[in-house]
Amino acid sequence: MNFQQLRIIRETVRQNYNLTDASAALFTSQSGVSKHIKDLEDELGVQLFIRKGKRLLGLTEPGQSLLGIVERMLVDADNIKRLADDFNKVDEGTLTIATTHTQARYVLPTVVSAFKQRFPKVHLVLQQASPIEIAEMLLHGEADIGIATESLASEDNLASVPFYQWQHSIITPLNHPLAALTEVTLKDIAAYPIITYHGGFTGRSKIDQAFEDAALDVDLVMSALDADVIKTYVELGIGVGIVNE
DNA sequence: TGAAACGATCACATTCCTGT
DNA sequence: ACAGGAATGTGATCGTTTCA
Repeated sequence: MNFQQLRIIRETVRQNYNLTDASAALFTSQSGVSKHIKDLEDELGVQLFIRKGKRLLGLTEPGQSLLGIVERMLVDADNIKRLADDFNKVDEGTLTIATTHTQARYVLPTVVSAFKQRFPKVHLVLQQASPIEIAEMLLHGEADIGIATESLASEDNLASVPFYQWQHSIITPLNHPLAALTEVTLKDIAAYPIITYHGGFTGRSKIDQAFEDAALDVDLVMSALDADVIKTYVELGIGVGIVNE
């Protein structure tokens, strides 16, 4: 068993079980890829791939179990390389942060600015993605840090720490009936069409949960990724906006 | 049904490691 | 430094599958 075999297993799955594509992605030959898979299967004594004739259709049960371990081993191998780099070049290198549009636009600018002042030689890469994609990028070692409001904490193979908390606010035109109230309840809000974030983004699940807990049906007329976009449509009178402060 | 795509296998070449 | 062997990779080719 060697790392090349493990890389081939991972790449074959990523390339939808096409060995030709997997070999191209790894800059090696199709015959070599085929041989490595067979060698590993022979060594382990189990079939890792479901075959129909000469086609690979998917992973067998042991193959699926193995894939999780392979992913972790390859990420750890990359981490070992980075660890060495970190010690060799304390304040150099690249830091890749996977984050959502909202975090990148409203939260990270001050953090990034402070970071660049402290570590001017570090090249920062901001990768915008959905929370689910961020989790995938972290698991595949494509990002060093992920920042998002959803999904990450529920992923078993990722360690998450609270960064900050924010509150949800409603936004309405000045002449809207809700604007005249001194206290606004969920029931008051649910009486109007709602505009808020896309599912899976920016605390949307918390918003849904709050209305669900209150047994209130919501007329969600629009969703968007960006608070500015939500504000624009609130100004047009499309609905009441729920955004982060 | 035939062409194209694909995986498996074989023979051979190259690289690397080990013992002398 | 050198020889021998193991490991690894490649190209050619064949058989199978897919699809128009």
